[in-house]
Amino acid sequence: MAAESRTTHALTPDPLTREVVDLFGTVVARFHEEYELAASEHQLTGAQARVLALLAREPTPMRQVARQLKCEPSNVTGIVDRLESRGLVERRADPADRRVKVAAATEQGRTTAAQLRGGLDFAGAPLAELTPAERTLLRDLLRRMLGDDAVTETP
Amino acid sequence: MAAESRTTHALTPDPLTREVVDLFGTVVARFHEEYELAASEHQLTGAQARVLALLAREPTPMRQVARQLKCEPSNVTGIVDRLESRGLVERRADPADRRVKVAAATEQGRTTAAQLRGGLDFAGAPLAELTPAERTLLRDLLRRMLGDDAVTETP
DNA sequence: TATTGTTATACTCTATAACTATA
DNA sequence: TATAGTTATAGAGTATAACAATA
Repeated sequence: MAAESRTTHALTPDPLTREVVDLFGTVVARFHEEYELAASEHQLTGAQARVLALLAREPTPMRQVARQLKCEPSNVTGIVDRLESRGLVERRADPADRRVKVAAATEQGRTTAAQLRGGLDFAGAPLAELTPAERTLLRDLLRRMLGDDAVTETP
Repeated sequence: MAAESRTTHALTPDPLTREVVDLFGTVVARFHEEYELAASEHQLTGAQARVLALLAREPTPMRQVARQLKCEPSNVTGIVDRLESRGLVERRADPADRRVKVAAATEQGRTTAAQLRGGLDFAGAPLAELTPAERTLLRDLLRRMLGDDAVTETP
């Protein structure tokens, strides 16, 4: 590692690093576009789709939803309200702690979540450009880049 | 409805593709976190930071800003209003067409944009895990994945 | 006393539609 | 007529602070 790394690399990254960051910026932009589009096809906002996807995997207390969304708990109330009013999600009591409300996807909610995931064309379009060998390479690079927690995050 | 139809790859992508998509999902989440954090350190919202970064590169008519942000032109009015009220951006007349207003970063705006970019630690942290050779590999894979327009988009 | 979820409030972003001033 | 930018409006996400119920 270079002696001046920590403070310097951010202000004057080498051209290669900078290009990779820019490419990731493009990936991020496209991913978001696709996600919002897929969500809107189900009359959902991006935030609603994210919460629904999360709850379709596993019923989760409100507070924990907020933590996973990295937002304030008060926001989750409204998002779950809207999902609940459409029958996609329900609030359940937690027998162990009566303060807790566990948000859970309904049957209809799980169906919608599955369709939403299927509608994400991101998997098909850009990755189709790569051969399986290249995809494996890409996967390994991303894994190393993100560290072990990235693998664990996979639903 | 029993979902047995395999008309699209999207419903049952192979595990490799699915994992890569999930990894990109993690990249997207991290990128966004970092971006919002860097923006908030300058008392900017994400949208304001994006517009400022855009205008720091090149003065741009309002309508074109909207196109690049992929949002309605009416939204840009408010975002530029807020940036302008803080002296980071200014509106200029276009001599060629008096309907057009060209938004441009001020000197202070360009400074802030540069700091903002420098504050994006995304370049440093995850990519530091990779060797230069691996970064080159990653760059080439991303380029192929995104197509030629991704290269052109690079500022 | 501390924690969970909610409410109340204020701000920003967003799309839609109507308006103005130019072209 | 068509276009660029704005205004007006309404809905959604967001953080902050204060609150009730429960621990």
